[in-house]
Amino acid sequence: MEISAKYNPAETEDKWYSYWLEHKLFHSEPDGREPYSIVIPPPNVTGVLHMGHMMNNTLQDVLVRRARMNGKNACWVPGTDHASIATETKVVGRLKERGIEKSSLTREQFLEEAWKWKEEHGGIILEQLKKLGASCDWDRTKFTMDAELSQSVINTFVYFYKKGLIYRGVRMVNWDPVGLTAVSDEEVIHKQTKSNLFHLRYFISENGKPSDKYIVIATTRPETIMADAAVCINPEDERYHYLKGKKVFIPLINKEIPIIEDSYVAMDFGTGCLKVTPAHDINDYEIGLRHKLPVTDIIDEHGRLNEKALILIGEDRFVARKKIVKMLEEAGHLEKIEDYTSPVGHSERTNAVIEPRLSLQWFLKMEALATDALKSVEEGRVRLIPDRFNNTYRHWMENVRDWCISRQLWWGQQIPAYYLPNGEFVVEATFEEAFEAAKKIEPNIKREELKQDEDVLDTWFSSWLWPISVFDANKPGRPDAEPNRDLAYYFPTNDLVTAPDILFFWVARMIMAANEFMGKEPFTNVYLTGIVRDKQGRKMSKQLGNSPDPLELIAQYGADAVRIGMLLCSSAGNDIFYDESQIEQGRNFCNKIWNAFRLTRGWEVDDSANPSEPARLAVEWFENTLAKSIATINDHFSKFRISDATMAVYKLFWDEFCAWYLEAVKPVYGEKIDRYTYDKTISFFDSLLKLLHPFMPFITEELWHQIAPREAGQTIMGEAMPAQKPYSEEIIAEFNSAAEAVVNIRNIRQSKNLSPKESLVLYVKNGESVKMGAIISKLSNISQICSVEDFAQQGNGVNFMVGTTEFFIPVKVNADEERAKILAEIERYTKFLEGVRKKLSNQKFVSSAPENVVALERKKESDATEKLKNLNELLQRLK
RNA sequence: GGGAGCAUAGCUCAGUUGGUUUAGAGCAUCUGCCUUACAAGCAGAGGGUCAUAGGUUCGACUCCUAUUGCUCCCACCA
Repeated sequence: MEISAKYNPAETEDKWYSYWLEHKLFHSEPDGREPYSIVIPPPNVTGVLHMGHMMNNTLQDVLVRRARMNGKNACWVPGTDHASIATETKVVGRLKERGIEKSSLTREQFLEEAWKWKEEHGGIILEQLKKLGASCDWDRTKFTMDAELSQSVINTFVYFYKKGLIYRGVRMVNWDPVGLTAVSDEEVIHKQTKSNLFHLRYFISENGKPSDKYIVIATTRPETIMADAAVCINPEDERYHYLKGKKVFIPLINKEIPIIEDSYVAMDFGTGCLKVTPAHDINDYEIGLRHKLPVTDIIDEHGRLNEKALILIGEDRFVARKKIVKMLEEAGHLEKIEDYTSPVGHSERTNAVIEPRLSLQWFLKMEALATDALKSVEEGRVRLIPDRFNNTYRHWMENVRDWCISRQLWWGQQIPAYYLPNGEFVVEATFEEAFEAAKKIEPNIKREELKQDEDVLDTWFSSWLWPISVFDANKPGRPDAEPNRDLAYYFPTNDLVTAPDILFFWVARMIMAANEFMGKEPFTNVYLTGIVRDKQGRKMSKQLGNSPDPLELIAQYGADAVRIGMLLCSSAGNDIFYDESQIEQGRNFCNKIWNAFRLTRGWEVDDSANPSEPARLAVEWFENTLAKSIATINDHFSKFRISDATMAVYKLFWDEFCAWYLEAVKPVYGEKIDRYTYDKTISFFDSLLKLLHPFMPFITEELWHQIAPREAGQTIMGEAMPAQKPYSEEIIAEFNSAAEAVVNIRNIRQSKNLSPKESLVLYVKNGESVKMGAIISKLSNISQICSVEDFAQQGNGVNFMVGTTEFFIPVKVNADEERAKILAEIERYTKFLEGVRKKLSNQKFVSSAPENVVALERKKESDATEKLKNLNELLQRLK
């Protein structure tokens, strides 16, 4: 049967994925084997696969498949994250398209819509992962808002509250006026933004009335002047000593405010006078606390001025800014406007400019948790790869602030705090328990009088439990509970593969939660991948439209090709510059494997024939080189050098196996292959497919089934990875010398226009042994290798050396050209020898360098001397 | 403003406690080949003052200092 010269992934991928699922090959249950577990970084439930996911999940799949073949009970737990703010924003948007405002719905109605959206779109991303070949245990798929996982979040909240680590307080938070929620410090992105520095005149009060004297303050936010509580100067600032104890008037609204002194004010910035607006700036808020200033909040949740602003009521903050500048100018309060660029906080999710806003929020005290989590890394129980992230990690852990865990959203776990009519509250896991607790405070309370907090918890407050809750949702919040069978077996997980930008959001917090509830770290190795960027170095993003659709790539090139393409260019922690040519390379590699198979498949076996000499030698060599490569690959994996491991397998297959081995054992056209060589070749192919399988699961499964008969239900996944074996460096070196001779001969053929079909005689100096001559003969079409006393008798020809062995091919040459070449060689070696001799004549070098280094230099000296001698003889002959 | 990291071939990167003949790989490039597994291929070749300047050392791509350029993280100078 004719097989296509091109590998067609579409024909195999779905077939094998179904096969794996059908035979439940990804499913894991605790047993007597050593466990190997990974929890997936749960993607946003309504998200779609992007290149970063491809990278990330390919790496995880490589690790999991390899562990499985290494005899571990491998379990990769998939799942999705409810991503409260992102999902809620999407749902709100979808409702808006249908003309429905969120505010017109009750909480229950909204959640119903959200769940509908989740059912429709949730899990698309998991289906996409299947296309990639991800060997997740789908029976264990979890969602951070599954009932039992939500319960574990609530239990955790109650636990920390009762432990005194969760508190409620008025704080200046980062308010997202579009998402209408507080966001954590980590969710604020500071961008350099062009704005203006407005210099405003505040008239000084005399007897309670504005005088004609004024001071100038500089501000970027003139729309907040109505909320000013004071003007502040540095007590050291002699320019303003005359202002001490005086008062000034806020322009436009003519409100009298005091001048206060605080060393926070920089004398050399702006005018040295700072307007203090406690409600709308975090620093001003702190100054306000120190000086007991009143707080006037003039901006509402949408970022509009409220009635307390007295003017421009209802205007958006940015519109108000333009208008008030005009009003100030008209009223003679505007001194000047300067261009100014400063960092402005933007919401990571909605990109709205963050408004510092005072509000009542829930916080988790972080200090103790962070101290322990820092130890986990510093004492080596968690290893970050690459380890340079240790510094970043430490910095964050040492400067951690309390975590604002409440969000003014509906999509998420509702905070289990229940308010009594008198304003007191109780925190309990269920309404019933809360009601009982409330009765102890207010014995006559009615059920309907007890109101649950409206807010939900930050998404990370559920995802930090992930490595525990996916196995046993009862455990978080209950450090004393017995872990169930799964948790006891799979926890702690082994490796975590994630992006460095969530090292703090997620990784650090998972360590904290696990330390608290499990008494140990949730994983041993954290492999931090790079961020996938386009060729111009831009982050892949939907907005830029520079992210290719991974599914289209898979359709076009095949999943194996995409995986290889990603792996080849991924070194840990370094950004990945995506280029489609990498995937083409992956596709070409699939094709190469496919064609190697086609070759072996076409062979007819002769059971009575003996192996040819080159075949025998090639088998012997490949056995050794395979063993050596396995050792190299294992070493790369132990250091998480996944791209190096990929490259090692790639070269082993393409260069060693195809370019050298198969060429050496290939029978002459029309002839059969002997049984021994054939069986060996198939067994090598089998080993190679196993080594390749973690990287390219589909083509390897397909070919593994084709190279030998298999029984139903059999899979390459269930096979043991080829084991590391001792190997002979000597045999490898001998083959390499033969290969070097082959390259030289091919080179001579090309430069002298000799057809590869024309066989040649190869001469070697008497007394020099040629190892693996049969390989040389076969691969460079040499009819005979002759030992001779002197090449001069053979007439014209070209010399070459492998090591110090001299070879000669008789061929017509241009004597001048040859001489020039030889002279160049002589010059090169002479210089080299000079350098070596200089080194060796240096007493200090000889006495202080280690013995082997000196010995090496002496060997260099003698080898180069020998080469020069040969070259000079050759030159003589040409004269 | 503080911190971290990077700088090696046209591109993407290795270079594992300073010594392994003349610094490696993949891709790309160039040359010759449609050689019955594969042109998505085969066979060859070229290409680097290891960012710059000093220093330590018998010896530096590797260690130190400074400079330049880039990246990321953190941060309250209005």
